[in-house]
Amino acid sequence: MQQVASPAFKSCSDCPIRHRAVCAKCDSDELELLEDIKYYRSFSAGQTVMWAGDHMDFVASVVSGVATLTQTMEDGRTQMVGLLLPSDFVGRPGRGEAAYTVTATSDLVMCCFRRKPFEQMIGTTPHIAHRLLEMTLDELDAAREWMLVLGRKTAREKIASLLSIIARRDALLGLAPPGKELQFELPLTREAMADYLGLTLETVSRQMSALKRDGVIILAGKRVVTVPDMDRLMTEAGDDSDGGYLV
Amino acid sequence: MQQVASPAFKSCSDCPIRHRAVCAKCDSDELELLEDIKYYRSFSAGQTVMWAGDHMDFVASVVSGVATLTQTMEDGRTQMVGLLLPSDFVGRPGRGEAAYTVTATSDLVMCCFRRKPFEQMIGTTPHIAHRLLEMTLDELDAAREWMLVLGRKTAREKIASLLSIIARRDALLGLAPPGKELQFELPLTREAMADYLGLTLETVSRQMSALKRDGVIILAGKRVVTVPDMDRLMTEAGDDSDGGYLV
DNA sequence: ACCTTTCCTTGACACAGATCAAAAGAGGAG
DNA sequence: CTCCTCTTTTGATCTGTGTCAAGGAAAGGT
Repeated sequence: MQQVASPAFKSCSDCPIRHRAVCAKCDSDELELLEDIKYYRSFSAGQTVMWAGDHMDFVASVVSGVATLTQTMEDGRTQMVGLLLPSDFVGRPGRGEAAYTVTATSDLVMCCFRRKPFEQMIGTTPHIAHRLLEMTLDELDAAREWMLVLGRKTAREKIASLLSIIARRDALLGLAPPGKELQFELPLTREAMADYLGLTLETVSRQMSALKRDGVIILAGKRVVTVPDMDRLMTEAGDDSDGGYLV
Repeated sequence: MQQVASPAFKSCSDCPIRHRAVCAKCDSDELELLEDIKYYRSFSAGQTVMWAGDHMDFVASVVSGVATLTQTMEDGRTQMVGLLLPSDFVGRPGRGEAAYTVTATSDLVMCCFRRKPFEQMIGTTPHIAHRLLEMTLDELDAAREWMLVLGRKTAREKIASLLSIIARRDALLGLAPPGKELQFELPLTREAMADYLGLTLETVSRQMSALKRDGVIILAGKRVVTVPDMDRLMTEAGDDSDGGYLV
């Protein structure tokens, strides 16, 4: 559990156990070990990184860009089950087959680690296993929070929930804004938002318009969102507390 | 990763890293270590084990009975986010506060481990961390599978999905039945089913009746379900493959 | 046996969100 | 600039599930 004085963001961004923007647990020995087994892959917006069921001989970490994890039924109904933002981890040690389809929704860079040696490292480097456990537990919490959204919230609340998640996540990654006002770019199309929320894209569009009309958000173009009052947005989302950072 | 020749079910049922009925990884040394920090608690059906936000100084494993993990909004809307069957694990190392409300839906016995010493054990006993990681990843998969159910399936498909999960889980824990016919007792009230499925209890009741009328299931009383044809049930659930064991 | 409580079923009706349809913007390629 | 495509918005209508309401069935206490 040793802590590096001031971990350089650059090196930390390569580390598979990095999470939530800054990892305080990297040390150079591990980074060297990882050096041997890692490589980068780039994808352009819209490209599919892998299909559910594909053979997968690596695990990876998002360096930049946004990707989605989706599940699809035979008849085409699609549900997004995870949103991968920079620092998020994909893949499961011990599993050689992708369980979900991974798609880049913006230009994407991933840092990949060959699976077998990575699995060995987990065995030999206890705190990597520990860190992975922590990350997985966070994702589990996020998934469960999302179950409440999917199962019990109205369309308007769903949209507000998604916006507040992205806003908070962006605020964490970038700099916290000076006032209460927050601005960010939506990394998702209306269709992708619908797939995340269990809605149709028409309903997403209507509710976005409604939130805009009611002054909860301000739209510049279709993708740039300004939130004048974060508390208001969270109220719209039906969130009581400020708990539950997400995905 | 040493393997005990033939682990006795009795001792294994006390092990926190037991999962899916049989854990092949226990060895007696660890069980002795655990001996010091464990104790049992019993709850009767309907009792609340802990409320979201409660202080929690233990983690635990379900020995017998069924419990649910639920999240509630201020206005009372409730969503179940996890179903705890025997061998499932509750609690998160490193977190002193319960994130969800845990309720016993049948008489319940839990094997509890004091949190602090348990956390130390994770640090000193690598394969417990590894086992916990595996279990957490399984739960994450289950949660994501459930997101598809909540977000995209119809009421009828939701009911069929829940029934097939319970049926499969029961078949794994008990003996696999000789033929294709499967029988089990529903461990949930209609209301609990509704909370799991993001429906109302009336809709659950109507769809149960519809499935019964259509011969997909046979009801003996209100809680005992017989599935004459498991494949048929899975088709009703909209599941293509037989993949995705659950919760 | 009777009462009370809890759980479940069924019906009538309302409404949120889906579906179908059309058109307006916003880039890119030539 | 113009055409083409992709994304988004908006409108009209339909439908699955929620809501409200009443009654039945099973279990437990006295």
